[in-house]
Amino acid sequence: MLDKPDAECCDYMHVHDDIVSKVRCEMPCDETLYDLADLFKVFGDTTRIRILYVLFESEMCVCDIAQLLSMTQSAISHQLKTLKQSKLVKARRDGKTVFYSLDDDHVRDIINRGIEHITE
Amino acid sequence: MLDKPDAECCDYMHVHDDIVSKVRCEMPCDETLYDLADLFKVFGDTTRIRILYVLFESEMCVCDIAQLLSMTQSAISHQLKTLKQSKLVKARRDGKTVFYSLDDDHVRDIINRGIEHITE
DNA sequence: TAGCCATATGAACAAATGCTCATATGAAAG
DNA sequence: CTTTCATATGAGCATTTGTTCATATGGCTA
Repeated sequence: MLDKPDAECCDYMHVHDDIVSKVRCEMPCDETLYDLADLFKVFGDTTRIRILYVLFESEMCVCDIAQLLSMTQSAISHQLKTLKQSKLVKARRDGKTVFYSLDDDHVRDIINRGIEHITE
Repeated sequence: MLDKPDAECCDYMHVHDDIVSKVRCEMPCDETLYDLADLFKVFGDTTRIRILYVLFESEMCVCDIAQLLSMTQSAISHQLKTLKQSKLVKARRDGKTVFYSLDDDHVRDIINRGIEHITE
């Protein structure tokens, strides 16, 4: 048996150490990658995508969105909270009504890139 | 009491019917939105994001990735399957080894947009 | 202040998801 | 053909997540 100091998974005999160490250097820190996954997680739900798409056209209040998507006011409100925490939408209060709109153009960009990918 | 024909959520007295019907017209079909959410769902996991980032630099075999991310070969293999199904990575077999790489540049684009958003 | 209305929120439950473990496949070497 | 090694995969389990239901908050208006 050969001595294999780092043999947790396979025996790693074939590993390209140069590439592995180069990649290891260029990887963003774990926190960034975690935040990134968290961001995409927000896009990864049909309800939230539909909400974002609804807001492509104009700002809208919670009740409007609920009606458009045929969903509960509560469900929409919960999801809007998630979207707001990720800075994908922002809120503006007008009396009793709260109007939501897209926070910036990153949202459009990201969604459009996604569309490109699935329709290619 | 007034007659309110479409009062499932709130009473919708305030709904801007013009905007609502305009948005309703411009919405992509449900299937597209479903596929879109499914795509982003794939990006929405730390392990998969890390795998994709690893592949930014060069193609790599399953075992290399497992070592780099300090994870099980099985876990990586399961996730690579997901990534392949979404056409985010592609595989090339060389003997016993399978090398994975990014499928196209949409992946980079989408991830870079995400990075922009979280680091603004 | 009281009542109403739009929105927000907490708890609970069902469904989806990621990892582990054991095992199967498939290719190369003996 | 048998063994070995890299990868793939199915079942099971624990965690996460989205919705519902009931209720709370906060701003108008009478």
